[in-house]
Amino acid sequence: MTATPTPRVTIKDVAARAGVSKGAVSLAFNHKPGLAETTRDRIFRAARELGWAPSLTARTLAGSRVDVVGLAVCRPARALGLEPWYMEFVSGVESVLAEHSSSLLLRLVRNMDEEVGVQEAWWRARQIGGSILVDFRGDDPRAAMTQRLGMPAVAVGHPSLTGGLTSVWTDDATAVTEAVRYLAALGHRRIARVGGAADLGHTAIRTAAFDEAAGALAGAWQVATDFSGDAGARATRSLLTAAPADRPTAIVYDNDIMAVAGLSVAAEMGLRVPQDVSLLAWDDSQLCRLTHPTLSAMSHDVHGFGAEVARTLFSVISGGEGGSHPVPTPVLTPRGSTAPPR
Amino acid sequence: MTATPTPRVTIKDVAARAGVSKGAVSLAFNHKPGLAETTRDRIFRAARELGWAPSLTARTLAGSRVDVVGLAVCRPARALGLEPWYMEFVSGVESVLAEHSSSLLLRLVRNMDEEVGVQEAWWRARQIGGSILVDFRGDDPRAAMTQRLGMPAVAVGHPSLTGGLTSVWTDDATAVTEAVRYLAALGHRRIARVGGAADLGHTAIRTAAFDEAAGALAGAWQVATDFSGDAGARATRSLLTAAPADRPTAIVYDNDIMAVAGLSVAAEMGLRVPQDVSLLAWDDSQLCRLTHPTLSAMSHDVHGFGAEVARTLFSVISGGEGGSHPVPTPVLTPRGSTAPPR
DNA sequence: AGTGAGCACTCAACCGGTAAAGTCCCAATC
DNA sequence: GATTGGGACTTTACCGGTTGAGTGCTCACT
Repeated sequence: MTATPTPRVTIKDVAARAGVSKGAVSLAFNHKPGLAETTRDRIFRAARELGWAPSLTARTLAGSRVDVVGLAVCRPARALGLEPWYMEFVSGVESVLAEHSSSLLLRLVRNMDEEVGVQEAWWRARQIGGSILVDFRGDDPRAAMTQRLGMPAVAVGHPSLTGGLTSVWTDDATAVTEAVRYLAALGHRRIARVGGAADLGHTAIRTAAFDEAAGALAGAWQVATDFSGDAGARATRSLLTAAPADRPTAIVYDNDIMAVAGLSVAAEMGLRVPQDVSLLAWDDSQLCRLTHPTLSAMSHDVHGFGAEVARTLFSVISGGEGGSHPVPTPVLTPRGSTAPPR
Repeated sequence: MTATPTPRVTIKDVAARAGVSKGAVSLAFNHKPGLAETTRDRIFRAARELGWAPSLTARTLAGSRVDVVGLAVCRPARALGLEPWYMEFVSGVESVLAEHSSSLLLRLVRNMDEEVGVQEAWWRARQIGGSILVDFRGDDPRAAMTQRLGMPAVAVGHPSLTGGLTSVWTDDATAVTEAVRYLAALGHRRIARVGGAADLGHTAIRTAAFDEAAGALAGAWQVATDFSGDAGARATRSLLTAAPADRPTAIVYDNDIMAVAGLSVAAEMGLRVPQDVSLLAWDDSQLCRLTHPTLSAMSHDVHGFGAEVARTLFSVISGGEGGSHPVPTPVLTPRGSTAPPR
């Protein structure tokens, strides 16, 4: 199994075999007019026999059109692996990319500087035709970068965060409000929220919405985490160690994995869910149906969200409108982890 | 935000600005000898001022060296999102790719035919310099494909599955044996295994190893699933509905998520873990520490595994040895979900 | 002074395609 | 019979780099 000396087939070989010029082959493979049906067939047959497909590299160089889309993800790897959101999002993105026979260039980065560096390098090196930007934070440098480079991009996040970029977003504020209202309607008066990373824009939005919605209650707590299960467990533990009269009777989590962790902390502390404390997860991946009790959750279609992002990116790449694309607000899906307080 | 008319900077602009030929710029950027220090500096300064980086596309076309690595994953998206293994694996792969300033081209496919198609298209279109092949099954077409195309590739899986391809693998058979021995040593005599997808090669290896190791016990069960939590839950439920004397006292799972699902099924059925039934997870992602009780697991370094795969691929791409690369066997990490049977 | 060796570059061909302009041939039109 | 008009290709000029074969020039050596 040494290095392969396979002489790669090129357009020239196909042209020779079909007895035409390479221009003709190019016409055939781009479905352009100006070729007789019989010639076209001959060309395709030759290509098939030689196992040739046009080199995307050469095609890109000539046509200056790149059909690869970039995605740099900036979260600690250990949190990522457990965050069902990402894979579902990616699978949604890919379902649309596949239709355009594009591919996803993925990179896990450690911080914003690295992400900006990666995006810029990708674009400069003409590796990507556009990029998907996720996890916006306050004072995010990526809108400026995108503008400066003239790179097509779609931002995942509320327009107020994404500095004028074309964006696709879910209405987190409304969803948080709905979550709080639901718990309040069940009779809860002391509600806590275990939020995500504080520097993330959508966390800030949810935090503000929670403040607003829970302001009138007898008790409201918010804790910031890094989205990891560990952090969710710690936060839950500290919320539930207070005296029964001083602790929350319901906790809202910013993702599923923290809710799962919270559930086991409750068990560990001898508290019954939902009798002693109600838990509400966020995203509603399959995980929520695998626990005992099952987890009530704010539920949305992450796969569809990814698909919408990809569609929007293609439209931006081809010079389309851009603008702001809200997708449906997460809806409450009650299951076994929420009930009226005792 | 219309289409960007930004005239892209090319090597010619840099050459002009530095007052040299484009050949000189190329020499400088490839750190080749034959340039005065001062000229080199001038070139780099000019490039920096113009914000230029060599086009990977053009470079690839000229040099016929591609620094993108392909990975097509063939699992249902809903199972994938919950499978921490993949993201951790990818993050390990990327840690090595980053050192070589390569990137990962990712694609989720629905079946083997599609994967073969994607890999072949990638290679033919010169989009990738090599590929990582995962989830081998019996009679896998990918070894033949790789050979036929002359594409550098590294297979993740036991050499017996990967048809002569360079492979990186964990010794699942030994690990399964160790798991069974451990449970037997605790006193368990009726042990079940909730396995992964039956058509996957490594599932078959584990199944055979379990048969061998558990053959002498009073009771041994094996169930195949699709790795999803749902399937894990169903399998557990059916194992545990038998009369107490006829049901397993310990269950080994093929991944973490099914073990989590099993845990909640036990709870739902009123069985205590580990007193009534011991559970043993596989992979040992963070998830195992987030449950109550925590899950004992067969533990291994998936990140490091991914890194080793990437290193091996680079070596194959540059004409290196290939061969078979075992990585350390998973080790048993006892936690709260295993104990002697009552 | 003549020669050869090195160094520091430049030049031009090439990688594998695309796309605009050009060529050739035949049928229809005046 | 000359003109026009297409259809069906071919030619040629890029795209943005790399690379090997030149080209001056300076300097050491005989």
